[in-house]
Parts: sequence; C-alpha cells; structure tokens
Amino acid sequence: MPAVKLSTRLAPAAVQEDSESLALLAKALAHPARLGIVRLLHEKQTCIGCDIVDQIGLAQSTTSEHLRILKSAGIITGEIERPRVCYSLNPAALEPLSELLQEVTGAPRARKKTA
Amino acid sequence: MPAVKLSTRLAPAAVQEDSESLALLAKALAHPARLGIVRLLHEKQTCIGCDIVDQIGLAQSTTSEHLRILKSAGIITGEIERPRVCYSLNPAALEPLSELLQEVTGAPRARKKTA
DNA sequence: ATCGTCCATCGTCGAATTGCGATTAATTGA
DNA sequence: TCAATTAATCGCAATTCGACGATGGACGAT
Repeated sequence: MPAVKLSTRLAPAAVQEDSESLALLAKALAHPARLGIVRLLHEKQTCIGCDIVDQIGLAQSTTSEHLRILKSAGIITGEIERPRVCYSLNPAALEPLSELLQEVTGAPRARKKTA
Repeated sequence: MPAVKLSTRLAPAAVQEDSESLALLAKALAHPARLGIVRLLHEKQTCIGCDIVDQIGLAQSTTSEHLRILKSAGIITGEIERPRVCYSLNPAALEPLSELLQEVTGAPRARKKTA
C-alpha cells in the first residue's frame, strides 16, 4: 500500500514519522543561501555549474556545503559533466512540504471528507 | 510600490531579503515537534492549552520553547486566558513560503503571468 | 608534464539549537 | 491562606550549524 495518506486523519505514529521527514525538508530550506540556490535553479531551469558560487556570494567551500545539504535532502541533483557539475532542481522532493502548507494555508478548516 | 512581487523576476536585492525572511519561516518549521504543533493546531482549530505538551511528548519547558519559536515567527498566536494560554494557527504567515513551494513544484517553468 | 579550473572534503572556530530540570509567576480552588 | 495548575524563564549540557581557508582530486589546455 502507498504507505502514507497525506492530508486527512493520519494515525499518530504516521504523523510523527511524517513530521520528521518534513522537518528534514524544511531544515534543508531553512537558510537564505539554500533558498537562493533553489530559486536560482528554478529560474534558470538549465543546470548551472560554478556560477552558483558567484550568485550566492559565499566562499566556494561554503556554497559546496549548501549544495551538499540540498542534494542530500533530494531537493537538487548534481550531474557530473567533467570539469564541472550541473545542478538541477528536483521539484518532486518538495511536494510533501508544499502540500502540507497548501492544506494549512488553503483550508481554514480541514474537512473530514472520508471519516 | 507593493514591496515584493513574488514569483517572477525580482531584483537581486529583493530576492536576497525575501530569501532571508522565507528562511526564517522554514527554520521555524524545521523541527518535528514544531511541525507537530502546527498540524495539531490545524486539526483542532480551536485553540489548545497545555494539551500540546501531552501530544508532543517533550518536557513542558521544551515545548514552551518550541511554541515561543513558532510565535516569534508569526506562525501561531497565543492568547492568554489565565491559568492557561490558547494557541491558534495563523495560516497567513505561512503563505509566502507556501507560494514559493507551489511555484517551484507546480510549474516546471515560471510563466510570467502578470509581468 | 605542468598549469589552471572546478569541485568536494577536512579541520576549525564561534554561534545557535535542542533538551532538560528547577525556579518563578499568575490564578483557581479548597 | 495554602496547595495545585499552567506557562514562561533561567541556567546548563550536548549537539549541530555556518563559515572559512587549505588541501586534494579530476580533468582540459598548453
């Protein structure tokens, strides 16, 4: 079965697990530089190499670390293209968090549709 | 002018400012306990008092700290109702982040709708 | 072969987070 | 008045984060 059934009436254990993974997602976004990277990749859909370092304005090593964090959260992917690396956004990874926020901001009251 | 015009083609300075405030929002959500609180308040729209401590399963002082963080991010509000405090969600605060995520997850390429 | 470019990783530092128990404050109830 | 309830706050550890420079590895070009 599809494991989790977001949005309405989850078992408490599932909620907790889910909160954990969503928190990891949120944490990966919880830094201006990383949000900047996400936006950059969203604009220039085409993957970018080291230009990110320029755009972000932090040291190369620092930027690389932020990229690593985003990558390990699944939010971006890095394709090696030998001297450089092409990063692109993986929007699907952000969907669970996006859905939660939509539900919270969108519906003033959660409709118990099935239960 | 209306300050920020989310979604398409922001001036670099505005982007940076915006990323900063969005990062604060994401950071406030970047913890399982805090996400749990948000969900709890979303379900039981009616404000809750100390029951949050029970639900979250952390010490009272710890939970209080998480509530403080959410409050200072504007995500929840606490109305004193003397011996206890009634917390409620403030969905509007989450909208900017929700919008960004919708744009990123929803559209493979940002359509310049207004501009 | 040597240089330059691009990127990841390491070590380090200070700062921030997370968690807890203990304490304090404000009220309600006995 | 005295105890119980509810929250916030104060230390205090342990851990994690953020940033940087330095280093090293993998090419491409000269």
